[in-house]
This record gives sequence, structure tokens and C-alpha cells, in this order.
Amino acid sequence: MEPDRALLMELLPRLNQLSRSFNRGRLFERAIEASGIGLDHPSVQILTTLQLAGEPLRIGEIASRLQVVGPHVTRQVQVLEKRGLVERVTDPADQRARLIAPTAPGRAAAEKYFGAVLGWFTDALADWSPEDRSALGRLLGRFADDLSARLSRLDTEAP
Amino acid sequence: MEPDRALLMELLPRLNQLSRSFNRGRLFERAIEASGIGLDHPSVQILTTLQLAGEPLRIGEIASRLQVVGPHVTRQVQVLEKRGLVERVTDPADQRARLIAPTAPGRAAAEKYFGAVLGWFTDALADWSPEDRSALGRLLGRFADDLSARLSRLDTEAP
DNA sequence: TATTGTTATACTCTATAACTATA
DNA sequence: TATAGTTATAGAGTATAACAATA
Repeated sequence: MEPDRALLMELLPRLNQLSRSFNRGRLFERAIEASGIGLDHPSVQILTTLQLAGEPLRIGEIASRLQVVGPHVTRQVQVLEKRGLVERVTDPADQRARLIAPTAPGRAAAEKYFGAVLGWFTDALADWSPEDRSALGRLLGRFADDLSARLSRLDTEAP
Repeated sequence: MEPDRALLMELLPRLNQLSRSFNRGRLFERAIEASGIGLDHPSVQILTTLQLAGEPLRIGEIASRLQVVGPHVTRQVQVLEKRGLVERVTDPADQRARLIAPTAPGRAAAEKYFGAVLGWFTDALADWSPEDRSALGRLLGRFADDLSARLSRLDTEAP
């Protein structure tokens, strides 16, 4: 069944608002400041990707998960490495690739950051019913998946 | 009641995924390409803001709605003006300010853009139940509001 | 020859600072 | 003197191109 246009036009400003809260730095950068880890946003994205992965990742794999290009990841990893937050291990299976793993301080920094973000989420959702909270997670996940799928279909249709 | 941490940690990657689909250009830039209007993303943001407003807006008002600074809006408006997509009228009530209004071609371009985005939304939500679709809109709106409120409280607490 | 990553460079978007004009 | 906007410049973030090394 066809979703009606009015509902979709409602959705658009909402998504824009959320997107701005997030991406245009405010939320993420505040969380970085609040956690006192002294990194910039791109580095934190790398670090949290590694933390959420739960295992060492290749440069290319990080780039793919973040939907950015390789050279960008290379440089951010260099920053993190100098700060002692990640370390590189040669991939035993492929000498060309290196695996990137967070160090203990790196994992601690990622957790501090998560703590700040989750603290705000907790506050924001404090008055919600448990049903609404779990519905938000479910619908948001499904929407992100369906939209991603629709967009990647565009690539294969008209490359 | 306290939302549980596991649920929130689920939310985070979802929001990141959605945020990247949107803001990191893919969705918006594709829609711009698909609609063939030959503009860049910042200009389109201005144009759609005017279209959704339904009335001429001041430079400062546009900046405020988009949460960007004035000079940025000034320049994008200059681009749009050269392309004949918006026009400026002096505000009769205040000679310092100018009101920006979309022209007929500007409104047409905005509608083409909305058409592309909404087409993808329609596809993505095609298999959803009507209940889920309206729940998504409702929860997303509430979440955006609550999160914005929480973040602006940070400004007043620790400026 | 194909793949993984790095180095060097350029581009897009947005911010800050200094200035002009009207209120 | 405060407010609305503009001009000029700077910065953050990410991409593209050219290259090196291993498979």
C-alpha cells in the first residue's frame, strides 16, 4: 500500500532536524568535549567503529563501514596511533593489509564517549514509555535498512 | 523509568547509518542529480527551506532554521539569485532587511527535488504497515524534539 | 595483473572577522 | 548603539590522483 504524501512530507523536516542535531557537529562534538578525550570527530568515528566491531579491522573495512574512502581512514588512524589509542598488527593472512585494534586507552576513550552520548539519550527518552522506546529502535533500524537498500539499488540500476 | 543501555547502544549505530545516508550527501545529492536541477546541496537546502516555509524569509531567518551562520546563507542566495530561482524583495517594514522568495522556476525545482526524495521514501516504506509508518513519523518527531531540547539545555547549563 | 594501503593535493561546506547600512 | 546583511578569509572534513608493496 502506498504511503501518503502528507506523511512523507512530515518526515522530511524531522529527518533534517535530527540529521542536523547529529551531523552538523553539535551532538557528536559535544559528546567529545564532555568526555574530555581531546580528539576530533573523524578520529572518534574510527575509534568507535573499532570498539563496536569488537575485533581488529582492516583500513578498507573501516572505510567501508563509515562509507568514506581509504586515504581518509589512513590519516585518522595515524593520528590515533600517535596518540596511542590504536595499534596496528600485521594481518597474518595477508601481508599487504594491517589490522587496526584499539589499545586499552583507546577502548577507555571510546567508552567515555559512549557514556556521554548515552547519557543524553537516556535523558531525552526518560519520559517515554518502554513501548515507544523499543518501537523507536525497531522502526529506525528498519527504516535505515530499507532506505539503504533502496539507495544501493540505484547504484546497480544506473551506474 | 530508565531506558536500558543495550537498547540505546542499538540506537547509536542506526542513527549513524541514517545520518550518513542523509547528510554525507548520498541521499540528498542523488535526489539533486535525479531531479536534474543542477544545484549543489547547500543551495538546495536554502531553496527547500523557502518552499516549505510557504512565505518569503529573511536571510537571518533562513540561517536560523538551517542552524547555519548568516554569511553562508548570503552566498548561497546569491547563487540562487543568479540562476533566477529566488528573488529579493526589500522588506517594507525594515529597509535593512531583504526578503527572499522563490520564483516560479525555483518552486518547480524544489518540487522536483521533493519528488525524487519522496519517491525513494515511498519505495522504502512500501511494505510497511500503515501503523508502523505513522509510528515512525511520530516517534522520530518526538525524538528530534526531545533531543534538541536536551542539547539546548546544555547551552544554558554550561555556557 | 589485482589488491591494499599511503602520500600529496584539491575541493566542498561552513565558520569567524571586519565592514556597511539602516533603525 | 543595536541590528541586518555582506565581503573576505580561514578551517574542518573528505575526495581524487598518483604511487608503493604484496598477492
